[in-house]
Amino acid sequence: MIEEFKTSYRQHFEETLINEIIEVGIFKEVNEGHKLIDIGEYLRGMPLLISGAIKILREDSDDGELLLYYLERGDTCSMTMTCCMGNTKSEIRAIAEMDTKIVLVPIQKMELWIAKYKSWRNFVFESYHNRLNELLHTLDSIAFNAMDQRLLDYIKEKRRIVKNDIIKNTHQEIAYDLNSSRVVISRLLKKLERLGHVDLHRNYIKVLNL
Amino acid sequence: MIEEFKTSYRQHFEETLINEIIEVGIFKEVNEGHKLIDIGEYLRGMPLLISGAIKILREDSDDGELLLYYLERGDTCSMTMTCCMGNTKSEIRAIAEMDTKIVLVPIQKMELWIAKYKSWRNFVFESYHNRLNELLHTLDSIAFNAMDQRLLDYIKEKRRIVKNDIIKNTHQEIAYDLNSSRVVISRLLKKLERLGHVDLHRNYIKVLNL
DNA sequence: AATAATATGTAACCTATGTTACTGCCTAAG
DNA sequence: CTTAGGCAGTAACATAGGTTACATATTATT
Repeated sequence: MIEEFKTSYRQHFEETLINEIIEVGIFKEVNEGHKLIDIGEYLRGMPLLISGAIKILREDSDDGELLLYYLERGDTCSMTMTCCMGNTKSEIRAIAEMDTKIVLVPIQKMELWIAKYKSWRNFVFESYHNRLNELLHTLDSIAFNAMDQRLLDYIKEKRRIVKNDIIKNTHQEIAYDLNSSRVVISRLLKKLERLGHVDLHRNYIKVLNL
Repeated sequence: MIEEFKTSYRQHFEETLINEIIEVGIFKEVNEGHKLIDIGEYLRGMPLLISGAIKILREDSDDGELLLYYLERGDTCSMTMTCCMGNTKSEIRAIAEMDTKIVLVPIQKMELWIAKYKSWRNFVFESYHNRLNELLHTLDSIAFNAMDQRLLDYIKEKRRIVKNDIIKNTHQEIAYDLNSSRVVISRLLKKLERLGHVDLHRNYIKVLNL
């Protein structure tokens, strides 16, 4: 796993920082569906993704839930950073979308390295930049697009993440991610099928052309 | 204006940093309605707010527009920072909500100060933290609340910003900020009036109790 | 094999929100 | 004063999306 980390982050960090991370970081492998953090919890450390993907969700006070974005190899969670530094509770939920390898960096090191390593500083800022933009695009999607377009975007993004034209999701699961209802998603998926964009099956969807 | 800046940022920055900012910063006063930056433009510098308020808007490819949040005294625009450092175009539009005083910090200094001043570093991170959370709450509002609740929140927030129970807006303007239509806003405002929450007038709304 | 649990398809209906159209009113410009 | 343009009120209607209900198909459990 350490070797995998090295190849993933070689382009981001200098040798000495890589070694420091290996020294103090906690390497971890989590299975698909594992909840890494929930809303209201405090954080143990800052996760750097080595492989796999993590989905970041936002939850309503009542029942609603909404997929914000995915984290992938080379990403880290800006929310985590802000939470760590302010020592506040998590505003989001993080769930492994597939089997995923991460390394957890202790909170204290974060700040220290920002002063010490230019590459770390850039990494942290770039990460903020990416997350902010992803959040903006999620917001765009909700504010300006109708559900059919959002569903299309969801399918495209999911395909990109799993790197496969087979999307293993029930309609209910998709409905949760889009904060909609099962019936609505079924309806729209059927429309997409009639248009020749997907093939629908029990428990999975085959993407044809979008 | 320099004195006003000093008092506003004394709690954030150490003396030497304050002096550096005064030395290299460009002090500016902009009038209500002035557009500081538009989508697709490149940035001249990083603005620190001394007084007043700036509203940050997101725009659709077609016609839609959406208020994201306000910047106030002591705030800065994280979007600006990320844009500056990545040298990318602005993703948002910024318009002075009232007469507003700012100081523009040159881009090059930003990175330099991050290594040099701990207080600047904290300020930048705190700013990211705040903006990310504000964006999250805006997203919540759109994803989970109906228009009547969003309108209420809008009125509350606006009252907080202008520090006055008189809100000088036409229904059309509110509709733009909420990415809705004038008729819908008129309808909902009328409902709020019937419930005794506001008094409606031409060109302004008086807030009673919310 | 029989039964239970889960996933999907579909119809019928409701409501919030958007759209169009028209009204009267206020106010600024002439 | 007169008039034109901007603002607000309201009705009538269209539609997307949420809800309820039920049928059917697939898979898991006994």
